[in-house]
Amino acid sequence: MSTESSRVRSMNETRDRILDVALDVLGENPDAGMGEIASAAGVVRRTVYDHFPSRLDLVRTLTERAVTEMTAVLNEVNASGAEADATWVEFIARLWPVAHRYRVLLALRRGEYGEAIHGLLGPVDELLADLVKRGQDTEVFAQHLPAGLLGQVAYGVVFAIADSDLPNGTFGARAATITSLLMLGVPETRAIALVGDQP
Amino acid sequence: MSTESSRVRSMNETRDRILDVALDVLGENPDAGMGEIASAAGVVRRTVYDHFPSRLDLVRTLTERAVTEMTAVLNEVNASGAEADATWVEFIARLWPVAHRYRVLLALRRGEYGEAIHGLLGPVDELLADLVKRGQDTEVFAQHLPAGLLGQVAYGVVFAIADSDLPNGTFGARAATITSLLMLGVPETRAIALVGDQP
DNA sequence: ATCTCACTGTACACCGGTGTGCAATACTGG
DNA sequence: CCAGTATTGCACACCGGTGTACAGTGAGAT
Repeated sequence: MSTESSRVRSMNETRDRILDVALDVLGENPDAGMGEIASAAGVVRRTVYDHFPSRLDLVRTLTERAVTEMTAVLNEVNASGAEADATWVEFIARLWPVAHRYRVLLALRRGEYGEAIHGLLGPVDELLADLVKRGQDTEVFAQHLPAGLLGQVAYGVVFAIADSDLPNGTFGARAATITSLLMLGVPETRAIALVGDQP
Repeated sequence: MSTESSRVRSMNETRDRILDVALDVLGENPDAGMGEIASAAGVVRRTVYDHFPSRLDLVRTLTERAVTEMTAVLNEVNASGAEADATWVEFIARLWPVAHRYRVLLALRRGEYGEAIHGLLGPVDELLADLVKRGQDTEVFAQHLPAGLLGQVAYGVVFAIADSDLPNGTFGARAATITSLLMLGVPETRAIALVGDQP
């Protein structure tokens, strides 16, 4: 199956490079134009349009990537059968690099492509709500908010912290994990114990 | 000093109406243009420019309004001398309507006017950080994050919940208060007790 | 050696929003 | 009634970003 001629390979390489670079550039400035993305990818603007007929196609592809990676993580951690709070910790730990890479989606969710992105993010929201629901049913998560909204806000916070440029390293991940646990209703001692295990 | 002729009064009225309407329209769609704002205010686009020479002026004025109202609230609740967590509850209760009105600033903070808004919001951030710091020093708030960042994230959550259109009524305010208390490290029982007093 | 095709370079049309100019109009105070 | 002025209803220029057209170039495929 690996019968890819060097031509199509290099074509896929530029395509991937454009995607990667687009994530960086848009991460810096969500309003960056196709021109900026193109030059950052070492390519001319016209070429970007050869791979992605419209700006929306680019964003959509990026979002699909994110959804794929996130659902993968969510499914894996959900399969472990651990308690909901421990699962959450594992989830954030593994989600963190992804969330940081795709932090731009948080900003892009508003305005223009918001609807498209929101639609694609549906599956993630569902899996997330399921996890929170499970936590609420087993009394490890608070019930002051409906599961769906609580999940949204909690991982919204994770993204927000991933976005806010604080002294990075594992610090941000730790902060995001503890904060989200707290707002999920996990007692502080328990939260610290949970993240203490795997810093 | 109340020597304002009916002419300048009606002029101020349109000016204020434009501001009020702009808050609504931008609240619905942060990318709304001057045209939309104008027609929503029952006025022609050109007139808006007579009152606000540029779009930035409009946004700036809006932000200044918000800052004024917010610092007023913050100063008042801070003067009560109550515990930091009780103060926070009072703060959110009184901030809630304001936060909901000015929710658009959350979105506007990114992109284009972000810098200007951020600058104007400085005083609010300081007062907020002071309050959180006080809570941390008196051991009622958690210390897993520096006061400044913790305050940002906490009231970011309040704005986020104010933004998310959930079955409104006092429900949203209650949810926002409890959630922010939780993430500030206040135990769930205490949090519920605090908001139980003044629902 | 020639062909193919990804990529280049430059030009263009289009769009929506911003901000300005100016004559015409309506409304208010003297 | 007249003067002043807030508002109107166009006009326009400008800008930046999007998406397209098309001829040209260079490197890998045959």
